[in-house]
Amino acid sequence: MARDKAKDSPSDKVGTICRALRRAIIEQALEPGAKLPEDALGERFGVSRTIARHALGQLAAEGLVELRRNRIAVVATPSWQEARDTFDIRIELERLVVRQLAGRLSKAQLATLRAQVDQEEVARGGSDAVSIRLATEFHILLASMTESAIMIRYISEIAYRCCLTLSLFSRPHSSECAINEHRLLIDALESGDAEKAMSLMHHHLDSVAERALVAQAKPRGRDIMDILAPYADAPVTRSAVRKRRLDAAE
Amino acid sequence: MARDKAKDSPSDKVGTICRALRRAIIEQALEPGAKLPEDALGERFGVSRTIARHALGQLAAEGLVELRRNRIAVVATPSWQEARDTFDIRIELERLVVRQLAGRLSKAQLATLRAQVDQEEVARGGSDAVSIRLATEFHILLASMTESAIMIRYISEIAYRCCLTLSLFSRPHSSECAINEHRLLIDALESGDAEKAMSLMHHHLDSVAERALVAQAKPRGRDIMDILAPYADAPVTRSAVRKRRLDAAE
DNA sequence: ATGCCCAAAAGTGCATGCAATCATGATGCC
DNA sequence: GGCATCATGATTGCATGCACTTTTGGGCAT
Repeated sequence: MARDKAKDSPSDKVGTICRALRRAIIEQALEPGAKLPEDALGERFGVSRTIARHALGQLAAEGLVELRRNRIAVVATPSWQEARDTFDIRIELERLVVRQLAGRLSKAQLATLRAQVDQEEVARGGSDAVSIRLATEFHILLASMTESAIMIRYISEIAYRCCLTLSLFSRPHSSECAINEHRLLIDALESGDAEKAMSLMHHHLDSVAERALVAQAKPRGRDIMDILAPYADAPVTRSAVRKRRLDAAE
Repeated sequence: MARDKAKDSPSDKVGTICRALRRAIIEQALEPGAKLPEDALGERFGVSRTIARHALGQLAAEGLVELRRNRIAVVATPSWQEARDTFDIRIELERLVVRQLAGRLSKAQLATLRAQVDQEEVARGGSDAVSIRLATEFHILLASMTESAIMIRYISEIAYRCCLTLSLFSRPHSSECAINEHRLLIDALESGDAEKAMSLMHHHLDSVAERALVAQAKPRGRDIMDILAPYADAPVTRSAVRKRRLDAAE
């Protein structure tokens, strides 16, 4: 059953900070572009900058945080293309997951999965934050049932990154259909129909990606510089650029 | 064309150390289980322990290094099962790579790939270290042509981990056939036959994995504790265990 | 001799301090 | 008034120092 979190390598302080930040990001409390100063993190979690810094390094390695030399770290802002690439890989990996899992899940495991979906159902009326977190946890739960440490790690990473994408590109977050898709998937896994499960997963993720990415080249919000890029025809002075960037950041 | 190394986030000192260690690992200068004391690394690279430590953290996040609390970091020693899982994922991802690349490579890119294989050919008589490195670089080169940052990162990580596996489980490293398989793959990519390319890649990786992993449950070498595990029927005293572990480590 | 126990040595975990770099508001010039 | 320049505060980059844990080697009892 491997280690339960796979990424609290050094002590646990670093791991604690990472988990907290991941969760904050997944629930969109920290939006893409949000600043993460080492001091502030250190103070908040009662550790020194050294540890906060280390945690940021880990998250950067996962692609959740962007580290720029001598600049404050920020929550990553995946480009549209990166988001597309991420979903492509996610589809392949999750197809592999359900292929390995089809017909091999215990009753207890199936029950666990269904319990998770029930939770998603309960949270449907509530905040998007919780819905997104639960949906993401469903996929990670699935991955963890493969008991492949590396698969768990990759699926987790990618799922978190997809959450980032969702908060960047997607709107209100229509989770209604997703819940049903999760249910159908569990049924296919139970019946042992690998092909069907793979197909369901494929289309499930496709539709999530589509809701987020298709027909919407507009990154909506966050970085004004990106939004304005297509309009930037006239050359601007350096200070003007600097000012705009600041406005956008805060 | 994205950033060229994807993982020298903080400054470059950390990145430099990471690259050096990755290379040492890939060329089997550092075998699985090799100790990596922070002091030694810091002195060797002319930095403080802080930086060395950070680099180890990054490598641990990539799965190349194992960090145990209050213990000296060591080069990771993947279990047989982990190795199997890694290859499974690798196959899926590299199939995706060639699917995306088939028929879309420029003449220059094809030439680059063929040049790489030529190098492999040249190195055939030489040391295994170089052969393995070149073969690994071929796969990473292929991945980099997708221009998908995340794909490049994952393939690189996995390829490095597979090198670890090879140095653990595989013997002399029979690279002759691999070279030819690389050539055939390039041809398929050039002709635009995605299905064939995917199939070639699949079987190429399968055979690499098989040479490394099949018919050989014996981890050969490294950690005596693991080898002896099946024989450990009689309870042993604490000090005896401690001594054996030391012998194995050094 | 053999095995146990304890003290010195080695190594990690973490905070702090200082230099270097970036950010931002004030100043002066046009 | 608008724009470039510069000084000050904010923030990172990195090394060092100290406490704590593990390792190791030697002495003591058996």
